[in-house]
Amino acid sequence: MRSESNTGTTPERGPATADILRALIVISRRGVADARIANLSLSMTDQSILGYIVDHPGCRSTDIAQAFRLNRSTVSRQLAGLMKLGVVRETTDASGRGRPLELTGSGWAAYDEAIGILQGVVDETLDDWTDAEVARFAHDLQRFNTGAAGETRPRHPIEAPDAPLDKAP
Amino acid sequence: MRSESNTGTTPERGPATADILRALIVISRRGVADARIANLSLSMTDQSILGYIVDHPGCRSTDIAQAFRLNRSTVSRQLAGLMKLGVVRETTDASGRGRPLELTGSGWAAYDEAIGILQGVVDETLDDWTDAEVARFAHDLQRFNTGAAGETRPRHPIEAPDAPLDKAP
DNA sequence: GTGAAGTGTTGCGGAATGCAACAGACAAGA
DNA sequence: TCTTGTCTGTTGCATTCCGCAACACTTCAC
Repeated sequence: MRSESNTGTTPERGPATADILRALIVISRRGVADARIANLSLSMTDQSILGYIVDHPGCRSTDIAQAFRLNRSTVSRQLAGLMKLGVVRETTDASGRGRPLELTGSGWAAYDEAIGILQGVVDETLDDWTDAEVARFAHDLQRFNTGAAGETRPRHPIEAPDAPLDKAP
Repeated sequence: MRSESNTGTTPERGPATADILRALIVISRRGVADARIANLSLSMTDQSILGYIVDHPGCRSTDIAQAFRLNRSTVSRQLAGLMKLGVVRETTDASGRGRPLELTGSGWAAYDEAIGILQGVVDETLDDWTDAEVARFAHDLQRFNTGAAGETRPRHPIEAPDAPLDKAP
C-alpha cells in the first residue's frame, strides 16, 4: 500500500521511485554495517570526509558539512581527530575565508587501503555483471548523486569538477 | 568466492567499480542525513526495520539483525521502542523459536507516511530522467542489493521471497 | 576603524551501536 | 520424562556520531 504521492510525474514513476528509495535505504544501512565490520583503521564517517577532500582539494570544513548535511560542529570534531591521526592537514595558503584542507601522505595511504577493501566487496557483488552493465550502473549512480547535490554548490573555482562521469549511457 | 563468470575483471572494471563504491558512499552519507533532516516521526533505523518487516512478514528479531549486520541487542532495543510506540507487535502464533513480528495499523500509516516524504526527495532528484531510465536504475539497484545479500540466508520458509523484483530488464 | 557576516571550536545531551553476561524457550537425546 | 545444548531476546556499560547553542576568531564591506 504505497501512498502514490507523486509530484507530477507519470503514473509509472511512483512504483519505480519507491523501489529506488527502498533499495537505497537497504544499501545505506547495509553499507555502513559492512564498513563497520570490516575493521578499517578509519570509520565510515572519516572515510567519507577523506573522500570529499580527495574530490575537492582545498575544501574547507564548512564545505564538507554542507555536502553531507552535517552540523559544523560534527565535522569540526571529526577533522580534529583526523588531523590528530595525521591523515589530514590544513594547507599553508590561507587566502580568503576558512582553512583549506588536504590529505597527508599517510592520509592517502589510509584512504587507498580502505577503498581497496570496500571495493573488494563491491567487485564481488558485481561479479556476474557485464562490463557494460557495470559502466552503465556507475554512470547512473553518478548522475543521481550530482542531481541530488541540489543547490548546495557555492564552491571554489579551484576544485575539481564534481564528477568525472562519461562512459557509455 | 564466486562463480568464475567474470572474475578476471577486465581492466575496465577497476575504475568503474571504484566509481560505484564512491557513489554509494556519498549516497549513504547523504541519505541518512536527508532522513535525519526531514523531521519524520521515525528515525532512519526504525524506518529500515519497518521496511524489513514489511518485506518479510513474520520475521523475528534475529532475522533483522542478520539482514542489516546489526547486533541483536541493537535490534532488541529498537524494537522495544517501536512496540512501545505501537507500530510493531508480536504475532500470536509463536510456533517454533523466537517471536514473529508484524506491523500494526498505525505502523503501516507511519511507514507509508515516511516513505512518501522520502520518495518526494527521490522523485525530485529523478525529475529530468525518462521513465525508462528510472525503471532501469531501479532494476539495477535491486539486482545489486539481492546480489549483496550474500550468504546470510538461513531463513524461515514462511517469509516472503527476498525481493519482488522483476519489471523491465 | 567599526560593524556584519562567515568559520571553526567547545560544552552538553541524545541516539545508535557493540560486547558481554544473563535469562527464558525450544529441541534432541538418554 | 528429564537433561543438556542451542537459539533467542534482554540489560548494563562504554563508545561513536550527531545537533544545538554559545563562544572566539577571522575576514569582508563600509
